[in-house]
Amino acid sequence: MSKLRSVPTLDDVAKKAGVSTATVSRCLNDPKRVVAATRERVMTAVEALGYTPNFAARVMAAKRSFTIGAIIPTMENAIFARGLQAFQEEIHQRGYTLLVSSSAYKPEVEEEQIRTLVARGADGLLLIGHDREARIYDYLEQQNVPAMVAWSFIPGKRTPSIGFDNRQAMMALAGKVIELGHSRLATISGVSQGNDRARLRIQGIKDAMQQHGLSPDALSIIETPYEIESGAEAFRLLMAQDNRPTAILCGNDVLAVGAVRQADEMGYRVPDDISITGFDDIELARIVRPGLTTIHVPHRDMGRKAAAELIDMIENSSPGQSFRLDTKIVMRNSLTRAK
Amino acid sequence: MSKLRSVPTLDDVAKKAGVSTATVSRCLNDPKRVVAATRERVMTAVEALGYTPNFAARVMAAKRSFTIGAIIPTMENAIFARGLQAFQEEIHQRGYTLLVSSSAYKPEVEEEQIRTLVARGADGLLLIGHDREARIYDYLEQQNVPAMVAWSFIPGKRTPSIGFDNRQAMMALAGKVIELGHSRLATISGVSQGNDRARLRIQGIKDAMQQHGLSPDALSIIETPYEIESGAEAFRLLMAQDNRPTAILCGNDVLAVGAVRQADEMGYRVPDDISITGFDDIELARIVRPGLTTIHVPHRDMGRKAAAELIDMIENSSPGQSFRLDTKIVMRNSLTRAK
DNA sequence: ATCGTAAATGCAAGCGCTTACATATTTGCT
DNA sequence: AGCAAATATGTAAGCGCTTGCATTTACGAT
Repeated sequence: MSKLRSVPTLDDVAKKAGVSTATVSRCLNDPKRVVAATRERVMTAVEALGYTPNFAARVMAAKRSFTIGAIIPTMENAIFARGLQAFQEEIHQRGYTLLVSSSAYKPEVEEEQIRTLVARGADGLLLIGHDREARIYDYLEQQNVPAMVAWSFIPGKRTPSIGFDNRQAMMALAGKVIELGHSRLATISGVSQGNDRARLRIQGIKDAMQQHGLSPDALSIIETPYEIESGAEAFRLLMAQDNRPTAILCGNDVLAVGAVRQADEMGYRVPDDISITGFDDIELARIVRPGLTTIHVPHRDMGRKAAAELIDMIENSSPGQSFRLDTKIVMRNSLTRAK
Repeated sequence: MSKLRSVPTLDDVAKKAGVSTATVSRCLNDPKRVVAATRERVMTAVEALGYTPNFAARVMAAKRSFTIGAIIPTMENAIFARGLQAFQEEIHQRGYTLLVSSSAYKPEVEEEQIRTLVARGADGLLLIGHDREARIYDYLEQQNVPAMVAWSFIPGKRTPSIGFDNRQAMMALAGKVIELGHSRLATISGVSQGNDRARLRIQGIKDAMQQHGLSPDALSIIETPYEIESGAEAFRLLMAQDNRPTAILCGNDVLAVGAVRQADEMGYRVPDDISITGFDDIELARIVRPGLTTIHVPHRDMGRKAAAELIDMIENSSPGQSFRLDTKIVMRNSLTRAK
């Protein structure tokens, strides 16, 4: 069986080209260190044998993998897609490869993924949000692999972050909602346990209420997974309450879309009967009718910048720097003045 | 600096526990081969040192990585998300880890990703669709890593596949459209070059036309990337033609949503002025108004089955078996009888 | 007690690559 | 032409782990 023909190794190439393995290795990794004639001979052998370097061996010998890992909470919706895409483009340009896993918003899965990625030799990690066990940061430090947090900006943390101020962004939007005359507010939030972004967004709403003389305690809060269906369900719950809100600020666009759909189904007109807002400004927010008033996040910038900064940490053992990006409110048609 | 404290190795653990590295290794990989007392001692040392095995070393020594790679065309929309999720769940349960990369629908990127994943020691690969250079299949064979194709079902290919019959599914839908009285048909397709699924879907429409006595040549075809914006643009083009279609069959839901949105923008009512259909039945198809008439694909079944079959190939050197899953037309409100 | 067998552990040879360091070859000057 | 310096290549020592085989220990049966 041809199955028995084993995969060619550096040694095979070296023999075939009549040079040492060191030369072949140099040819592959730093071609200019080898004279043209030799190089050509080696490359021909590589071609002929269909040789591909064994990554594990390379990582082990070089203690460098040119791989960056990213653990995102979910791939099921587009929240992280755009930012990750930009991140990937940037690191690819700098010669790195991206490995992605998703944690399904489960801390224990995330931890496992982090360990997996590190064990696989990732040179650095992209993490979403700051909230996780200290143990994990200890581990990362011990293993000496730098990490960068995105989608959140909280300076002074152990790990640098590049993102936006979730609290302030939401506070601005809530402020606008209140200024439009809404006083019975509700929020459909993601699960805030272990999710600083969700928590800060809720806090932002409360702060805005406080600031405008409303009691923060009056805010109706429903926490639920970030899924369209959950958003719909939460909307149903909210409208079954005695004191129905006139505006619902959702923790993200996915939830908001669910709410909008459910409102439609239940015969409420958005925004005339009820205002609904989102967060993130993913494509979905433009597609749904009415278009979602939401908070635009500079996903691509964030991804790109996170990549640049992380690579700096990797290559220069830099401690890494945090950056705060600006968000802005984008008005579409799901929010209007209270009647 | 504590940075200098290097990462603990098997050796460190062995010394600390007063056993040989072999015993530690066995403790970690096959605990029952080691007597309880020893095991405990070893585990304590592992804890104390915060030891984590070095993956590269393990792969190299064991020639097995318990890793499966998947290369999907895009993560930007949900087309592959659900199936991949199911795939991931299944392999995780069987003790494997999933590594995902996306090729952005570019064959050369896909090839690179395949090589990367294989070099990284993937035990098997999940690929989308059959269309790719023979060279790649040669490589996979040479490297002795099994692959499974999903989202397409074409028996008798070099690589087994699990999916649905794209041609037949689209043919059924087109048949239904024609039966509703439409005769001026158009399609907004993905780029068919290097994409068997796209090509077969177009073919399915033509076959249905043929079968119903329409000339297949009369089908207006626009090929464009699978993006909402492209779908919108294609719609614009189609409606600028002399002989406007009364029904547009889109290559997938993303394209269809773009078309629906654009129709709305241009003042066409869907489906009264024009019928539009999708393919895939992703969440978006339910969200958009009017709801998209589309073809439901059993994403989760497909993912799960692909995983099971691929693992069988890996573990039993089985040649792998192909399976054909059924699709079904789901009627929503974007398709109606021609006037 | 003694011996045979089975269970537990240790020894040491790699896995395929990179990279100091040593050696050989070429180049540029005088 | 001759020599030092620069350049090109080779040698070989690991990187951290697994695993076949050898050795030791434990346990019953005689």
